[in-house]
Amino acid sequence: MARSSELAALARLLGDDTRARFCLALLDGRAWTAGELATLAGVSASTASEHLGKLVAGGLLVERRQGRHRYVQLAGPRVAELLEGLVAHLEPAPERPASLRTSRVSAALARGRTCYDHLAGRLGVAITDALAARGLLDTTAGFALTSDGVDWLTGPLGISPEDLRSSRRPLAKACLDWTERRSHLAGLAGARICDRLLATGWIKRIGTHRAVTVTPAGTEALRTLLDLDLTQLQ
Amino acid sequence: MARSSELAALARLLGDDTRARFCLALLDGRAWTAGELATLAGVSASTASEHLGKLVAGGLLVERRQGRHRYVQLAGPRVAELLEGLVAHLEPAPERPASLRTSRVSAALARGRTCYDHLAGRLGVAITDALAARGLLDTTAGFALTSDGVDWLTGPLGISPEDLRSSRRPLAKACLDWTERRSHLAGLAGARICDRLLATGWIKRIGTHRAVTVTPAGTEALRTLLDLDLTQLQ
DNA sequence: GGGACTCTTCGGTGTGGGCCGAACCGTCGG
DNA sequence: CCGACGGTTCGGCCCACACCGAAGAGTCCC
Repeated sequence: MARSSELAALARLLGDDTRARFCLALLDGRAWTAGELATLAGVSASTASEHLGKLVAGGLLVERRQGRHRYVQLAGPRVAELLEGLVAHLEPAPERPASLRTSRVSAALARGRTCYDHLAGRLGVAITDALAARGLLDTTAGFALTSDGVDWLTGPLGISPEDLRSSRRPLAKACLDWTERRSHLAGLAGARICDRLLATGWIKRIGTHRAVTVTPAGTEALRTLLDLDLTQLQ
Repeated sequence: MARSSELAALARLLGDDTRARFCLALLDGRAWTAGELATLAGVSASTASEHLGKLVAGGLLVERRQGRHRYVQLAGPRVAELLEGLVAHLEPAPERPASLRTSRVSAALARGRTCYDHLAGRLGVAITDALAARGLLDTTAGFALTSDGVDWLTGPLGISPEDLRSSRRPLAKACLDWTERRSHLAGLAGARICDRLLATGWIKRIGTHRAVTVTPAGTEALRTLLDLDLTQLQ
């Protein structure tokens, strides 16, 4: 009984159009200022401030005051997973082909994007498939990195082994993609791969949002490292 | 933008105390009548009827009219996972010991319960641990049944192999437990194990809710099959 | 110090929606 | 055919809350 009211309170945080817009924007994993979010959602600064207060109090967001700015960010990977889990319920028509399902404005997002801290979209799925095809990732029942997979991350990809150790966070996790309706690699390994690809300049962000694109150097590198042909992705 | 309003609409379905109560009750996976839910939540029949209309229209519940009764049920395992995912966010205090965290009224639930269609609570975690200890389940990175695990399910446990084939549903999945704060086995395999243990009479439901208890025969069988000592569970 | 800027606080307004009771409709059983 | 019962529909009430503008607090820069 007590639990149901807590559940309702949590859901109510996301049950408002403006707050939902904030949270979806914040799914890019970066920090936004209160003013940016107000403009994005089309509400006044005072309204945005009240909403952010509720989201922070509810534990979905964390804030950092810096000068006259209030930066907010998702409180952690679990919040991001929660949001993507909810978003995954919003595409109840798996019948139509992907080319029709994705509108032109979101075409770049469908090609490749960050999902909180890992890669999603066709790029995320393609990398996941390539890892599975080379025996680096076991997707038969749940997602699990093979020992070859761990070696590949720390060897050719150049992730340091200590970056793959975490107290609590699972190494590999499946995250359901709402444009592809397929699982892609999340968890600590997914986040580190995304970090690494951004750091090497193999992928880069488009504009200020979640969309990412693969650079020519990245296309070549992924072909060498993963036998991955990304030419049809664009 | 369009997506955010859909997200808000979905969250709003769960953002009401009464509807949240309904959904948590329905997490036992069984069908309830409208009147039962109204009594449970302490609202009038007319109010309950309106809430159920919204939950069904929103795709969270499915209904079956039978005589003068309206039976409702969660629309599927994905809805159940969504709910448990939200509930998992409600225990943000992992510091206190479990014995203090669980109130007396929910002690039976903490011992063992069904989580939609699989087992949770200390029982669910104990079985998951036992499977892992015997090499039947790989929990190192994500959850994955080993081939020994599949053999054990279809052999000693007596699940027919075709019951373990599904078009879409993953065989093994990790489900986070809100009393134990540990993962336990969900997915198709988790559901079949629960079915089987109920069918053999090794576990049985307590009253009309989600709590289950292990019978003496079940205690003995699980000791034999899994080296699992359940005497301290009660 | 003064002006520009970001954000917060506080009244006040309007509306969405949760709730109930009363009336009504179907179903079941005698 | 009638009463009991489960569920639905409708009208009305009322509260929660999203929203804004105005005023104010804090920060930055000239």
